[in-house]
Amino acid sequence: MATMKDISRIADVSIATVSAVINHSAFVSPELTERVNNAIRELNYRPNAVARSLKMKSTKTVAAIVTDIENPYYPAMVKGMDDVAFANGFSFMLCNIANDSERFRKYLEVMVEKQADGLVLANVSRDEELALVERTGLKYVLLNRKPPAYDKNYVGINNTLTTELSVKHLASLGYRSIAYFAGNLQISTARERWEGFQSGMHQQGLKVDEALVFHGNYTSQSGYENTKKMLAEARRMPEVICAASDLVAFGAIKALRESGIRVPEDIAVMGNDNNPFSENFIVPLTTVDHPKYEMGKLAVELLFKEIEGTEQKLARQIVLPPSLVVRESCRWRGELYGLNSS
Amino acid sequence: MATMKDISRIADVSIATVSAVINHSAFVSPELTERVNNAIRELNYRPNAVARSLKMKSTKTVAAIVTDIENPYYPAMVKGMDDVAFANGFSFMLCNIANDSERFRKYLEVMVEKQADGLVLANVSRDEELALVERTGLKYVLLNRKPPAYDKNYVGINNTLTTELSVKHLASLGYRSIAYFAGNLQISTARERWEGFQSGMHQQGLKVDEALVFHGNYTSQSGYENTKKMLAEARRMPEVICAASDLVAFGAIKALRESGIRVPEDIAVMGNDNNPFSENFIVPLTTVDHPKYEMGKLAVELLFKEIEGTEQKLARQIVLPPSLVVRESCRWRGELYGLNSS
DNA sequence: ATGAAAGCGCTAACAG
DNA sequence: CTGTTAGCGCTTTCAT
Repeated sequence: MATMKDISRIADVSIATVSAVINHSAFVSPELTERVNNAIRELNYRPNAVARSLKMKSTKTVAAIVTDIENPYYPAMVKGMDDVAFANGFSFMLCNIANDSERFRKYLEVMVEKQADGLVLANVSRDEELALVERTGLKYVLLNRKPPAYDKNYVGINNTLTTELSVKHLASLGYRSIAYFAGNLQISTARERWEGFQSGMHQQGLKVDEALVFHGNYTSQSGYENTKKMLAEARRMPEVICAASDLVAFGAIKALRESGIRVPEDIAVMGNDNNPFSENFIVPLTTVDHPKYEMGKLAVELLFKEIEGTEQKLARQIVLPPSLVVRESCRWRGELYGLNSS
Repeated sequence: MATMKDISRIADVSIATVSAVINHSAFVSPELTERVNNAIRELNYRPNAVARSLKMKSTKTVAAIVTDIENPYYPAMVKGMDDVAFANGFSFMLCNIANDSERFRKYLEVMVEKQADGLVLANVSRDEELALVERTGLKYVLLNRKPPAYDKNYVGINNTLTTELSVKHLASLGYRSIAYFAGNLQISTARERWEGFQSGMHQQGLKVDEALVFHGNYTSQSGYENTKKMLAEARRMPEVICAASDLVAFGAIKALRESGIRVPEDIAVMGNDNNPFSENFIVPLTTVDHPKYEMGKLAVELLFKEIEGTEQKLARQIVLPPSLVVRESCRWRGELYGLNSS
């Protein structure tokens, strides 16, 4: 690889002049500029960003830490992040921790060694995780998840509202007996959705039936298994299952259908997050949309403000609103009013 | 950030000694080792990988260039790549070109400036693209797509076989009138699948009906539109649509159902690639599985061999086999034998 | 066994 | 306007 020294030799100018024409950092006479550019072309020269980074103390690189890129929730977010990183001349490192906390620590370490300019973390729900992040000394913003009392840079959606919205919609369709399939409550979004479900029920004057709440995680397998469990153990069946995520809803619908139970005729199902396939699922899923691409985009934009440090030192939290998406897995059942209500 | 110099000062040893204990690159007496390690702990020191990279001429970083991370074909591949990169102590940069050829050029440029140790390219189908890659001088391996006569490092699957397998399966179910919805023939995989369809038809003694082949791309929109077109224009309807990708099949099924045509009863549909949602699509899709995770994994493994240069200079091509996945979108129709055949 | 010093490729004073 | 030079933080001879 050619270096600036090579260029300066070929163009017969000083190395500082080469730097100046490349970075437009100082005025250089047309003649010299020309000679330098010719040499650059001749040698197919490209500046070495590693050397520049060392000097500048900035790598023009941001990293995203994500739990599982195979989860359909993330690709849109990642795209949003990469798009704005690219638009700002930054490179984008992807760290897929695959639900391995050891790997998370390791990635943090690598990112400080590699001198990433900033981090977007889509996996921190607990204070211990946050402490690890703080310890790196890197700039960062939290995406989607966050520890309970966290009040610094964050972008996410109003998860509490997602389930409140869901319950409200279900109530408006005439459903009264609503089961809830929760996510892993270690995860902040799962906690918030669960709280939203409860407050939503309360707002609608409905009672949450403990026998109809099932704990699990965001996977379709969890939805599947909890449905099987419900079918086997519950004394009374709900009119509708409100799932913590679309994947959970998928699993639930699958299990229901295997048992010959029709959706939504016998039991309806409501999702949460509007995964790209919900629209075309076996039964198109009524759910709540999360602006995933936007979230990723805003997270990196916020990170850049943080990096530039130009922004007021006040930390910013951006909480986007969810929106209801009505499809076919839940249907008007006004005609059954009063039938199943105690 | 603390540097080696700081450590050497605190530990009262030379900077070379610090380097030696950190890299275990030379014997250092227990006493000094101890002092150095204490200083490291005390200052929470982490080596600066940028400086090291400059000296070592290796960044321990690989990059993947991908057309569209939102396409469900890629997340599994990306995961495979990241997993082996991580396992080998490399960082992983993701470059999502979003079908923008200008962005592709730009990413290549950035990667040479950033001194990536290697590239995995999941988007090159044409010689002109390959030429751009070659010009970077970086080590690379092609993934999934490749230019016609390319014979160097590559990992992909036997695309021709995917459609031959499909046709064979369809023929065995009694289908004789088969429509083909092709991908963008600029893309190598689309070309190969299309060739496989033709040879498959030939092998089964079937004739490809030009009026029933539609050109498009790998998106569900393409499948949707071509189906509408077929429904509007084709003189005779096929018994089954063989789609170039699962997304295309999704679009086709959607259009068919909108027109009140039942799948598979009236017209069957066959996919290609086994996208994660095919199993639970409105009608579970019969398709051909591609080992995506494995492909990504092998690509980076091959890249590492290339980087180490230890491998024989013979370029290696790894072509994985596809496998049939029978679900519900195509069904035995022996009873109709001879009915629609000319 | 340990340290001094050169240099990776670049930027940015500072001189002239 | 252009060139000289001193580092950025690290690795690695080469002495001692």
